[in-house]
Amino acid sequence: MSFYDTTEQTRRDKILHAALKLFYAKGYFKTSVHEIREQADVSIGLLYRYFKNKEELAKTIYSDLQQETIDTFESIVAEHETASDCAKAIITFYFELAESYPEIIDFIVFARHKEIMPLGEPICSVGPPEIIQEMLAKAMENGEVRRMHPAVAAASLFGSTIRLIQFRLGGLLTEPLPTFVDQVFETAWDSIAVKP
Amino acid sequence: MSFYDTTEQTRRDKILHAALKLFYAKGYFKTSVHEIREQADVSIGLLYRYFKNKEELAKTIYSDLQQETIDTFESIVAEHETASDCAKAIITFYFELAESYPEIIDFIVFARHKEIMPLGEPICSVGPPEIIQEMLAKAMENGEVRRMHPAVAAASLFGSTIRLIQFRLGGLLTEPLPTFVDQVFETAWDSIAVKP
DNA sequence: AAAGGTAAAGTGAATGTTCATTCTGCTATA
DNA sequence: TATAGCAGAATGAACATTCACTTTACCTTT
Repeated sequence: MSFYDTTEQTRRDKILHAALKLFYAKGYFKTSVHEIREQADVSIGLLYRYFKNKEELAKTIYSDLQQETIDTFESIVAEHETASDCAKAIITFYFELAESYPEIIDFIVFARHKEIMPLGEPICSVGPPEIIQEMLAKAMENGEVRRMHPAVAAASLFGSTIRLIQFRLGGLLTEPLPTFVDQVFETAWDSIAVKP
Repeated sequence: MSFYDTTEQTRRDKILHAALKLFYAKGYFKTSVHEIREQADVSIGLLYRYFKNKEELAKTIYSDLQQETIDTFESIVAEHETASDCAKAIITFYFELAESYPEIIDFIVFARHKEIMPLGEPICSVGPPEIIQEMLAKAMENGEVRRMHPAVAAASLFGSTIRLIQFRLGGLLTEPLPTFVDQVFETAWDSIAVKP
């Protein structure tokens, strides 16, 4: 199943989509399992057949989304020669996703996972930030990016993107995000690129 | 009362400090009023004399912190001539606060206020982001900063700072933040400054 | 300065509600 | 008619909140 695609197939998928929507609208803790049940048009019994409990439902959403994001990033990295092309593709991806599926971005980037899944062994040890930092480390090797702490480079390159999404989701920005792709990209890239 | 100062005076302050600590450690929803009561060494009855309910307790913390942040920003803006000086002072302030009082930064910047206080008329209509955007708009007028959407400028200038704090609080960065003040400032400032 | 009075500060057992979760039994299909 | 899949009333634990009561602090009067 893919979260980027709302054509629901199985009842299990319906539950996952309904849960994610409600988590976005009201927050994980304010969403009751019965609301999820209702929105997914499914009985509680069935819901509990598919998912051990509410937390496992959230975990499933999280790990599915995490995996989809990792796949996306990896294919972006694979399909672009330069770090600068990667960066632009990632910003574009983020902005488009934020407009089409704010609930996904919100859950991946802004949700408080440790609060929701307290005993969580990290579902997957290498997350999107690590992929990005690795890509940037390579770009430093080959002289495309200035040498600096990889975390600082990652924050400089995508911090503004993420902050702008936060503004947008919070209603502090009314224009659609894709309007700003070029501007944000150039500004951010400039800040870490090796000067000519 | 000031949150930047832990010498607790009144019992009311003790409650607020205890609550903020617990909210940071476990999250708002996972913190029970009885835990706050215990940590503050106060009876439940007294807690409910001071605060109508758990939500109002959170609201009080939020608006107090919001006000302290606004005051800080306004005095920074007042005390510095150029936008660049302001920016550096704000980054320094953020980084130092994040090291000394992570719970404060976390609650101001990363907490999901709408989840916690759903029916919230905005406690105060002009928040820190607006102050920053206003400062940047002026800096665009006088030619210190390139002309662009104020939200984009704000995101470009402080997005990396905030993202780096997020890394640090999340354990993805082990070095203390103040180490990076200069580097982050120069990188961020460069990205929005008018080129010479 | 002692007694009396009263408002504020404080207590914690008891209450009631909200939910996650369970589990018995129903229904449709083979 | 057997059984896998499903429904939803019932359960019970966790928790926020209340309330009837006690103690303290501080006046006021004699």
